[in-house]
Amino acid sequence: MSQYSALPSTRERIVVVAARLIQRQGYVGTGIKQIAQEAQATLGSVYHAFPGGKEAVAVAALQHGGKEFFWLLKDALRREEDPAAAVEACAADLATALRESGWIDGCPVTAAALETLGTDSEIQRVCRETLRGWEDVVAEKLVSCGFAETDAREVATTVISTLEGAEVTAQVNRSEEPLRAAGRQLARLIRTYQD
Amino acid sequence: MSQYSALPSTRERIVVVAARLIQRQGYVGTGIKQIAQEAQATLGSVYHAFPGGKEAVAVAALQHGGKEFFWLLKDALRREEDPAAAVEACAADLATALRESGWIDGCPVTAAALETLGTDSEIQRVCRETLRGWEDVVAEKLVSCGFAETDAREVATTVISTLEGAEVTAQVNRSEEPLRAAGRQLARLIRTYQD
DNA sequence: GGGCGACTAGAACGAACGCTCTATCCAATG
DNA sequence: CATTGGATAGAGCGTTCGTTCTAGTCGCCC
Repeated sequence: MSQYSALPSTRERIVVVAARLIQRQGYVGTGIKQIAQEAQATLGSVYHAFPGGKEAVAVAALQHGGKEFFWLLKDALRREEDPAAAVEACAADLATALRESGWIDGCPVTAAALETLGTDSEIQRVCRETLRGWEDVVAEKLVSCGFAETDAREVATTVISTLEGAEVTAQVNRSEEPLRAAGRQLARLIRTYQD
Repeated sequence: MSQYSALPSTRERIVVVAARLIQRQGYVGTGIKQIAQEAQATLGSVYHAFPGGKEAVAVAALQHGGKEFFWLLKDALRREEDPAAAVEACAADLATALRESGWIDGCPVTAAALETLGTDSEIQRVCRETLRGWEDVVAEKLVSCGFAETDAREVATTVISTLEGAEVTAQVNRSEEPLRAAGRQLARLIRTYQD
């Protein structure tokens, strides 16, 4: 039962592998059998750990990926005191991580969200909540820096949208520049609220 | 041979249908047989018009969708003289179109781009060129409004990234607000270059 | 020691995938 | 009229998909 054992449980291995695969290949493009193989688990184990099948695996994987991204944001925001510099640091961290992954590990939820748009899948709900969580952590930072609640909310939404879009642009162009540029422009935008 | 006949050719029907389906379901999630059926063509006709198979259909479809989006941008940018208002108008037009489609017709290339990231598919190239074309039309507008070349380029990249990301956010939340907010913030950003 | 839950192993299901193939239709051309 | 070639029609290829199933192995706790 211990979640804190040295070796990750089968379920944890499945979630981690699934998160990375979905991030890279999308929900539709990732097969259950591929997840099982790369997680060093058998197909039976996957269905044992996730009776809900592929969708249940994806939900857990998206939550996991979303949390990772959340902590990356939180860490960068805490590192820099000035909100403009903090958001620019977020963009820089994303750019570095993206380059180091060979431009394939982008936003963990965008692909899955887009692929399941027409459906009323649970996946949609998870993506929505995950995005909302990211906005919250940015908005929180802005408020703590003296932003009005409504300003903070609107700017935070824009910051997340911009980072998301810039990440895609950076991936397609295999270049850090779109993310760096977005970071600089977001910083400039945020400073207009400070003077 | 005439591309200008009143009735769209089989090839044109296939391209239009494929563009919409890929936009909604992604590249992997859209089957050749589904394209054929919805385009009122047979499977044989699809492979006759596109000997390159699914990837060739997708390339033509993405180019088509990219051009549509291009004209939407161009039209909004021409309608408003002030660059800040023009970009905000782009966001507003996207928001309206998105709502009218039931939140499913988003960016025509994002999904396909993300799904084929690992590969060296022709699809990647088309997505990259399409994104670049959108940035160019925004940069052109900014330059014509007195922006320095380097400023225009960086702001244009950010504008497209932000619109892209805000569109995804709007789709996931089934709300115009993320796009409206992005439009307002982009307008604010652009005005910082004018004073 | 007995029971039980976690996990392994792999066969098999129906359905859908991208794609190839043959055959037929029909309008235009010689 | 005969021929040609684009378009249509659909059967069928091999493969993979998500899922279910049975059977067996292992370690842990009452």
